[in-house]
Amino acid sequence: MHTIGTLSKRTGTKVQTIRYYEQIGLMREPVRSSGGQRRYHDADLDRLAFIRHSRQLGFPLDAIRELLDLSDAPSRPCADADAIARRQLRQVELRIERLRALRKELKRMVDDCDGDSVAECRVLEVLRDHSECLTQHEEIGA
Amino acid sequence: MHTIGTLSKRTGTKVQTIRYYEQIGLMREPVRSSGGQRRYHDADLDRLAFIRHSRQLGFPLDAIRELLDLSDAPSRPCADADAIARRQLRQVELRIERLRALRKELKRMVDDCDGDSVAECRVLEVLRDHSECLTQHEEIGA
DNA sequence: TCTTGAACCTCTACCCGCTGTAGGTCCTAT
DNA sequence: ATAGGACCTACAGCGGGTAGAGGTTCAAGA
Repeated sequence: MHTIGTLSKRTGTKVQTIRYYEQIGLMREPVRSSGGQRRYHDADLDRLAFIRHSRQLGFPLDAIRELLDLSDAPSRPCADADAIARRQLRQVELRIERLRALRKELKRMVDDCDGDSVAECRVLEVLRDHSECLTQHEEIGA
Repeated sequence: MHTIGTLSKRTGTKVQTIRYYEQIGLMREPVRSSGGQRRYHDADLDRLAFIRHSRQLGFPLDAIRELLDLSDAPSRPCADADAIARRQLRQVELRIERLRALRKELKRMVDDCDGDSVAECRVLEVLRDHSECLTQHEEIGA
């Protein structure tokens, strides 16, 4: 049996976050000590590790919930889990593309501004006038 | 004089968002019609366009506030604005790097899972066991 | 056995950057 | 005069937590 602090240390998750996961039903309610403190099984530790690792890979909590369900009921999980992972991969690729366009724009802005012309700031100019941009960055970055 | 709806259409910003910007002090309080509706000058339109464009480039609102201040008082803005833009560029580059590591991990996971072994799902396995990862992705993605 | 003090508890509010809803008012074209 | 779209305020909620107040429990040392 582990305390919440042990889970926290072992998975690098803040104590509040673990309680938050319980609150939103991602972690099961653990048994309690006579004094009302949470006591966890090894299985809970594993579950939390799974959650944290998935978060580190950028999965949203909803997707993690699905993955956990699949993991719990291993009737036919592979195809479904695979689909979730592929979806996540597409998301990540999309974000990379968007960020690359942003980087290009920012780089151009900063590079152009390199001179010591104080009166006319290229950075502010570009921000003021969208038409100076190469790309159409319709969707907000990230 | 423009209505809030005009600003909304012209800058692609939702009406509520414009009011929100006013609330947090990013947009100035406009004059009102006799019936209490907001009426904007061209300068406000420009300011909003500046804000939106900066957001599209991923600047957080705090940074935009600074940029607007610099833009308003053009005594010595260039170096400061440049610094803000460079900071943003670094942030974007950092995020790209992190996402690339994520992508690699996800790709490996998904590719490995390609077989039709239903019982043993590679995706779930990797999520369960962090030690199967190549990289240490300490900080949460995005 | 008692005492400390670290770790635990609940509850509430806050972060960013909006978005949505409810319930009401204004403005303008017909 | 009226219809109905655009506007108003106020508040709640999203994701994914984080911080703090104010109180209790637990375990190790004296």
